Amino acid sequence: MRRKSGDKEKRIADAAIRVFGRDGYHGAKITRIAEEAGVATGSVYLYFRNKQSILQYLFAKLWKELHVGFAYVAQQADLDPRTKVELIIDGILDQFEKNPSLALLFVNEQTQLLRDGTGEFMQYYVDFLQLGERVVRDGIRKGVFRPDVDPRIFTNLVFGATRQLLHQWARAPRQFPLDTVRREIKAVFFGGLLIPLSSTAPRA
Amino acid sequence: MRRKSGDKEKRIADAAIRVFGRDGYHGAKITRIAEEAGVATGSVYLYFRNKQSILQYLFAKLWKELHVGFAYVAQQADLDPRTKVELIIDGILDQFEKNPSLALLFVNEQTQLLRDGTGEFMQYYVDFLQLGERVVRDGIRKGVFRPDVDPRIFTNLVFGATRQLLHQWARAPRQFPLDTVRREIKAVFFGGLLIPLSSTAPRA
DNA sequence: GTTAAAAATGAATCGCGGTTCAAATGTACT
DNA sequence: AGTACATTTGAACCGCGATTCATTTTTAAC
Repeated sequence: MRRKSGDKEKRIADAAIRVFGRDGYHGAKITRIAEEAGVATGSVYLYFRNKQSILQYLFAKLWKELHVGFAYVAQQADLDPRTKVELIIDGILDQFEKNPSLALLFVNEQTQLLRDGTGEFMQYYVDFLQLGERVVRDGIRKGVFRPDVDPRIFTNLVFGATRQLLHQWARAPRQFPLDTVRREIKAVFFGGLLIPLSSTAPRA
Repeated sequence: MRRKSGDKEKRIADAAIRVFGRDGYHGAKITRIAEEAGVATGSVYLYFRNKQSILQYLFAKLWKELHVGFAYVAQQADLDPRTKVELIIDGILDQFEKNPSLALLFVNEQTQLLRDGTGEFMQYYVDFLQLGERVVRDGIRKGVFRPDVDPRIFTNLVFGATRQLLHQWARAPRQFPLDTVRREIKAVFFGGLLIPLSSTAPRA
């Protein structure tokens, strides 16, 4: 007999992140992924059913990790809503901080999977959005957030804004330091753009 | 001799918007576009060099129109910065209000063109972002906007958030009425999520 | 009514790349 | 030091769909 070398699956997955991220799902060639993984073309099919399933696997893994973090934050009863929102934003950014390719994949190829609405990751994705809604709704109930904000729309606003900046950052990390991005997202979403009319200056 | 029937180019372009929007750039088949345009397959190539150039044409047209509106708004000396930002947001939403397919195209396939960084639309795109920055910077100088907001990041935040909601709206117009979206975007970006600590309740 | 040239057609072509599979290779056990 | 069987290989296969082009249709000029 003979045992699978063990790290091949991971090597293929990592290479796929880079190639999908660089060339896009359709531009990515299986042969290239195999090459970057240091593996024969056919070997890819020992670990994944087909091209599509590689992408599905990567997204399922990614969203599962994000989801775990969110669920943990959301259920903490002693955290105030504002901190929860901050931690969720941090959670997303932390996930990509060390891996620009993953960020590009995340931002660019999600539609690829969203289109047919299938796949394991879908469940985590909708769950995440609902979780965000609940946190906002909770904040409103506790009188910390504005009552005229629509929780579902707000969640999408934050998510969309974060995606866009993640994209810019991944394309040119120098021009968009993640720490600045992090700070600005929070500042804007919490405090808004306008200087309040009648109050002492609030902090960012 | 014989003259081109004249409306074929437009019929093809319109069909392309629908098919690209529905099936995505790579899922879209030329034969299908021709069919929906009521034209033979080969005719598509009388009006466009190839598939890619159809997408380029559509984006160039779209961004040109957006850009014209923005440039007009931005140069108005008598408008206050806040109104300018509002008008820019309105400009984007107006463009898609009557055409969900165009919105899907806009949101999903931009990366397709961004990837090789070429194409006529690129020029209008970067110009638009710079224009947004200038408006924000102007607002800060006039003391209307918070000075600690980074204009470039803010522009991307608004743009990303708008894209995401446009996407949700186009997928399910019922669940996300554009008027609500419009109002919420402005409310959040101007006023933020938090209830100000020491002030009379500000308006949305 | 005839002609000439452009416009339109759509079946055939052709290359690309995802997928397969017969052959080669490595490993454990005897 | 050989056998059995799982893993690995990569060249060949095959379908799909963008693009082409020989043929047909339309129109304008005479």
